[in-house]
Amino acid sequence: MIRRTPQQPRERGIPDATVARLPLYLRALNGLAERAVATVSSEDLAVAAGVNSAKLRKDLSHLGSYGTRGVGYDVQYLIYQISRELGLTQDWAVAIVGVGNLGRALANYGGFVSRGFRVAGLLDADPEVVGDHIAGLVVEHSDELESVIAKRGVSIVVIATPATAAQAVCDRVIASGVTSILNFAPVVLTVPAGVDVRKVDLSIELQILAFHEQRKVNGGPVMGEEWAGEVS
Amino acid sequence: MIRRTPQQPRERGIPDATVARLPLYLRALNGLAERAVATVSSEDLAVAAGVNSAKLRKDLSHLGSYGTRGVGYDVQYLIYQISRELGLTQDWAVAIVGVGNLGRALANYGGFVSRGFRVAGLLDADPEVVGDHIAGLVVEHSDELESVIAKRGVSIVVIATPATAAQAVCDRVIASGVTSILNFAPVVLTVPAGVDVRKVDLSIELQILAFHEQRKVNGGPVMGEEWAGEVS
DNA sequence: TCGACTTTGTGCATCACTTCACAAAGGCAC
DNA sequence: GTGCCTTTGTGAAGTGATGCACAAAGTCGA
Repeated sequence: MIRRTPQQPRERGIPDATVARLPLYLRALNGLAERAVATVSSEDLAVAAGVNSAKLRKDLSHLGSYGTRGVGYDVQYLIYQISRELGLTQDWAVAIVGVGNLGRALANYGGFVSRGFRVAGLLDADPEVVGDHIAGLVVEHSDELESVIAKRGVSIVVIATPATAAQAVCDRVIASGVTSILNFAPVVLTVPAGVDVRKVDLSIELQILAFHEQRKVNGGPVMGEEWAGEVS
Repeated sequence: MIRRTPQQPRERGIPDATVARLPLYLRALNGLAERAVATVSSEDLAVAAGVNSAKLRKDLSHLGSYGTRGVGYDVQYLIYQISRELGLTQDWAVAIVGVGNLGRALANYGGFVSRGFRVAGLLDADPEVVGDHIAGLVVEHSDELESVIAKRGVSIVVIATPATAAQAVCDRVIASGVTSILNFAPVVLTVPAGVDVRKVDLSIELQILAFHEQRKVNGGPVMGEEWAGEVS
């Protein structure tokens, strides 16, 4: 989580909520571009991205005035502008630590390697896995973590290790100067200020779904059951 | 996204933001329980879950008054209450559609099957994959989707298919009565009201990280480059 | 050139969530 | 009991996001 002092109005203020939606717009735009659509209105793009058109216009207005009134947005131009804003016009070297089922899936995930990102290293602590060829790379031993980061200019690390190893890996990559981490391990990582951690947690998503599903089925938590545990 | 009419104050109002954090608290509490901690203060639990203690207290207050002033919260009791609220005291049958790299990873993911969830079906359209044994289940053909959902009481479906197949799968599971979907495919699913879709998108998370990383490296988007594309 | 039409960009009201700060509530020692 | 200490639960203020509604700005046909 990035913390800003509330006084200074953010170096070039794009709200977090907007940033989180830009990739969505970008994907919708790429879909339009594939179908050779030249321009798109905020209304149409909003539908494609699954948001409200007023919100979309406000979001885009944070980047600048890239639309033409009465016409809409030029698809290619907007793709370029959003890509640039998101930093996808440059190449980011990504290392994936933990080559279990999930790590493998990530390494092979097409959209992952798409624009802007390049898997530059796969690391695992298990000697059994080290040496495997996955997605065109050879899995290296976790001991090499620091040197891989340094030598290949890795700036984003994906942690796909078991929960128990995650914090240690996290500490090491931060010590190596990495400040952007995507964490798949089900733990809350402790990091110094200035380091960005984003978390993807499959079981949390399922639990949120279960909550809503329960509401739909019987209007709320199961009642009538009494607490059977001991209370100190 | 669940929509409520703003008039009625929500059947039993727990804010979405709170629901999204309950699984986090639950995990932190389970960690404490493993270490045989009997009671915990909001401050300590907040640190373990990585949130502000005032927020944690307000979140928990939405469930009821389960704390004891001057003491804190009974760990076991709170685990029970949160589990019940999230609907984890009952068993949810989950089907995973799409058994590629990601689907396999999900099927094997331990925390996935943990409390409350049971993988009751694995389906894929590829005859090459059908019949494979994964995580103790046999992969079935997608044609069986409706019958698997009906026969095994599946109430939550995980879509891990390619983007192109996702909407069709989505339509079919909804037609079968499923109203909770966890979508890993990089598309915006169109669903009727009353259906809950949660989305996990790996490339979006990476793009958000890239945005912040770019800010850190050079204080903003790359400047000086001029737009080289044609503008209609 | 003009007028009708379309669509953007944004001021403003509203809503939701967060955080502060403190009174109320309970435990515990004596 | 009584009084002190700790910690909860919550009113109230603050912050940020959302969505409406419309003026401004542009296109296009005649």
